[in-house]
Amino acid sequence: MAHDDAPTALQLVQSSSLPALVHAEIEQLILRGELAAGQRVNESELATRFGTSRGPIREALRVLEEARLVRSEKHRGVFVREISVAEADEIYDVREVLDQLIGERVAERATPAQLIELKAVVAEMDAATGRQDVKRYHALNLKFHDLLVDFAGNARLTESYRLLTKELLLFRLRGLQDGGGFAVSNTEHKAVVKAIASRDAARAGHLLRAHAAESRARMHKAAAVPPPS
Amino acid sequence: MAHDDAPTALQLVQSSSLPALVHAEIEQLILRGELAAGQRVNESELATRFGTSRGPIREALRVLEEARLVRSEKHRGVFVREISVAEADEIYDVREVLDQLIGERVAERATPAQLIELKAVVAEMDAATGRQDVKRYHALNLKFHDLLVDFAGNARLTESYRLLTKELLLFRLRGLQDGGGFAVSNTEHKAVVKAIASRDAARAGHLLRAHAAESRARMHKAAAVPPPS
DNA sequence: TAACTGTATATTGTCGACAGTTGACAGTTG
DNA sequence: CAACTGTCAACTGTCGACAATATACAGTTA
Repeated sequence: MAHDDAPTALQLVQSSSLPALVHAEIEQLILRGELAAGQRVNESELATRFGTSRGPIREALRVLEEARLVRSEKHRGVFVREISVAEADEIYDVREVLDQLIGERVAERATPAQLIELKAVVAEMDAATGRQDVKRYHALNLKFHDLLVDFAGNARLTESYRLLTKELLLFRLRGLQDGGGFAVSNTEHKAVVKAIASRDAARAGHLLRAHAAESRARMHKAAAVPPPS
Repeated sequence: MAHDDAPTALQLVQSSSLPALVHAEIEQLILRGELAAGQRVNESELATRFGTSRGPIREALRVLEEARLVRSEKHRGVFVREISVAEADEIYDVREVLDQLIGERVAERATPAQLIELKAVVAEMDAATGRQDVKRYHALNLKFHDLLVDFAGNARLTESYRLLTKELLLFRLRGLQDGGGFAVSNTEHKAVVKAIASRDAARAGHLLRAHAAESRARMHKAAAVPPPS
């Protein structure tokens, strides 16, 4: 991977606070669907599960709340957020413009090595498509977009983008992903990579934005709810 | 104001948790500069100040950390974040595309009443300019952009935008705001409002994005650091 | 005198306990 | 029998206390 270059044990001990570790752990539970959307999260249970007291758990939950992965009701507990089609639409509105920006920037700044990496992921996705390996395809798809935003070279953009995509994962977990084709998605990826390779920033931005729009359309198709005017 | 319509006492009691209130309070302290950028925040001190224990304070600080208003070092404390010109630049990259989206959406959706409200704020800014009332001008400027994003009618966009602008306030607090003209800024506002009134979404988006770019340029001028390539 | 080492203090990290609230269930009453 | 009320268990909200760590400072040594 391009980012998270192996942290030394020293850095790990210095940085890793209980709340931070717990936060990462719970986030994984949510994003992998082990904590179902809408489900209530029990503080004490998590505390015993991770072998800590409730303090660090609560701090982690507040962070997840700010990241919009959970919502909190006073005296009732925190719940894994559910996200409606309307909310997903709002997120896509923002994501589309960010994707356009990402496409432009990557086309301007990507190194040859990074281009090779992108092509490799796309090739792997083709392979996964051939094997009808949906799970693998999804993982690669996440990686592809993760690499792209990383290669855009703007840490703040990366942060904002990941926040949105994580929130969108809450929607995917409702089970209704892929309104049909996911082979067609990869042809879009290829077009994006091609535009990047030719350093056509405007085109890369346009294509990546269109790709996000298509992704949104697929969501609507799966949800059987037409997009708003 | 268009949003935060007077909450009833009931809603207030139900929603207000100690951590949430403390979070809002500390955020104000930071945004108003009473907690200077770079300064260390003392948990116990805040706890006695607000009459609580350290638990709720810590939860609030974790939220502020996720919102990037403070950073935390293990066993050393949390510090009000300082933000470099380079970081501000990254934020502006994102803010510009969001502003464009905001301009487009508002031009499409703004009601006549909302338009009147926008014009009123711009007029007030003119008055403040005449009185050389910089403080008032800044307050109105914040309100203007706050109204715009609100009128765009996308809650998630509002959330993302406010996060970015709050973070940018950390920069303003370094004292180097306004690289010269702030009267010129209001002429830009007027052009935006005019485009919105004529329902020219493309133009409104373009102008608002350009306005953000000008704001960034003013920042560079104040910081005496030229923008990156 | 300069560098180093050990100690003291302040502050953070974490825990266990208690108070307050919610939701469910049993009991009661018309 | 239905609706209401009181009780109880589970859980969250908050607190105070203790352990672990970092920093400042004094004392020591070359």
